[in-house]
Amino acid sequence: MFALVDCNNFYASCERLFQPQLHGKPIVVLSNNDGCVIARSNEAKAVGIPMGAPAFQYKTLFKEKGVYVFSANFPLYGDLSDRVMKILANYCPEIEIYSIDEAFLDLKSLKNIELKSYSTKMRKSVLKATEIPISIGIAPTKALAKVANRIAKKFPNETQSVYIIDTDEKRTKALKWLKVEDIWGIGRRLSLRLKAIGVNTAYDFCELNSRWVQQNLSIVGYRLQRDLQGKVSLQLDSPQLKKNIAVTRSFERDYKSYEDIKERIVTFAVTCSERLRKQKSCCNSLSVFIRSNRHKSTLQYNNQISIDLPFATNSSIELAKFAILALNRIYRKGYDYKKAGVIVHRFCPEVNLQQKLFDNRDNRHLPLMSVIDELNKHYGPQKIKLASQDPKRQWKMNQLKLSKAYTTNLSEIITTN
DNA sequence: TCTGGGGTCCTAGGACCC
DNA sequence: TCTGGGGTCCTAGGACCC
Repeated sequence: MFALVDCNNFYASCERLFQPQLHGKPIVVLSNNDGCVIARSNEAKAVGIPMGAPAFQYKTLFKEKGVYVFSANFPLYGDLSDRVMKILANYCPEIEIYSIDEAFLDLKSLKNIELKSYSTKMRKSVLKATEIPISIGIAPTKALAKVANRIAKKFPNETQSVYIIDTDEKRTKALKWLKVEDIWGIGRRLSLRLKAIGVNTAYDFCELNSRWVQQNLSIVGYRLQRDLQGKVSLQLDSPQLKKNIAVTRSFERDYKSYEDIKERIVTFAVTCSERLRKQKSCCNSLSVFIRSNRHKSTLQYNNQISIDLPFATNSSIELAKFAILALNRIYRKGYDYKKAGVIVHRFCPEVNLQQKLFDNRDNRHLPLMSVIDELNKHYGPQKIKLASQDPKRQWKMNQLKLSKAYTTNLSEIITTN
């Protein structure tokens, strides 16, 4: 059996943790620059705030309904996620951390346990240690565990937030209940195509001819169908090194000048190289994109360029240099730029880099970079910068409602009187 | 005024090899 | 009239996830 554990309204629950007076109150968490709603408590869902709602359009509703608004505080969420995952791993060592708030457990190594009481115990442990409420779905396959989890979440009173699909009757009932667009792995496009041929529920999807599914939805759809039929086709994934790293941001205002954009691009490239070094990879190519403000009626310009690097590297200095070269080839004067990003691809391990016959610049900065990484780890992110990340230039994300980094910054730790 | 930021996998088709 | 038979690698684009 597999379990899917999912934290309820995770970011909202994290914010509530240090402000217990907000229990039962509507809470929303906003994206970077306080742009859109990216998480809602149940109470916020109930007053009709949709996912992705632009904050400025909902200001009056927030006020009317007494909604508590928070800027995204990712250090806090990341730390609480780690704590939740550690507790889960204590209960079941075979764990796949699927996202910041979800994990699959492969229960096959647990012998002689009663699933319902074991899960309930696990749920109570997490709640006691972190105050994060979780829902647990258990079934013979991953896709069915997803379905079971959805039921646990939808009917917390009837299920006590733990639901197990362990008979064929339960499976059939669940699949007939689940709408096709709510199947894990069936998105907007596919659900439209499926509905057009009369497939409205997960049950209908399972009944489709499997050859048709493979021909039309590829091997991905075929595996999914089998998994939903109760035949294990999706296994627990082990953690892998990243294959791409992207650092992209919307700006807090429109940027016009080349210098401003260049500074941001350099900073994005530096962050990419830090993440590369963290997983001990070098990259062989890099892309840069810039976009004008698509919400304005002004003249639009979007462009992107990929360049191959002459040697694999994870040096901040080299990657910043190449990112600027790439930017220079696509930057055009006269537009209002709103968003940009740097993406690195084609990784290889940091050790045993391919030597070049004539050009031995490969990773000569590595010792320097490890010193910088150490210093930044100790004194705070980006304390040591490149000169091209102009230290006088002050850009700041709009984060008017940021809560404290209660669990990761000693100077922001909670105090009592 | 103000509209997020990351990822993965698969396939078709082109370019190339012997 | 007749025109070989295999392969691999890479990339763009499409689909999905949180």
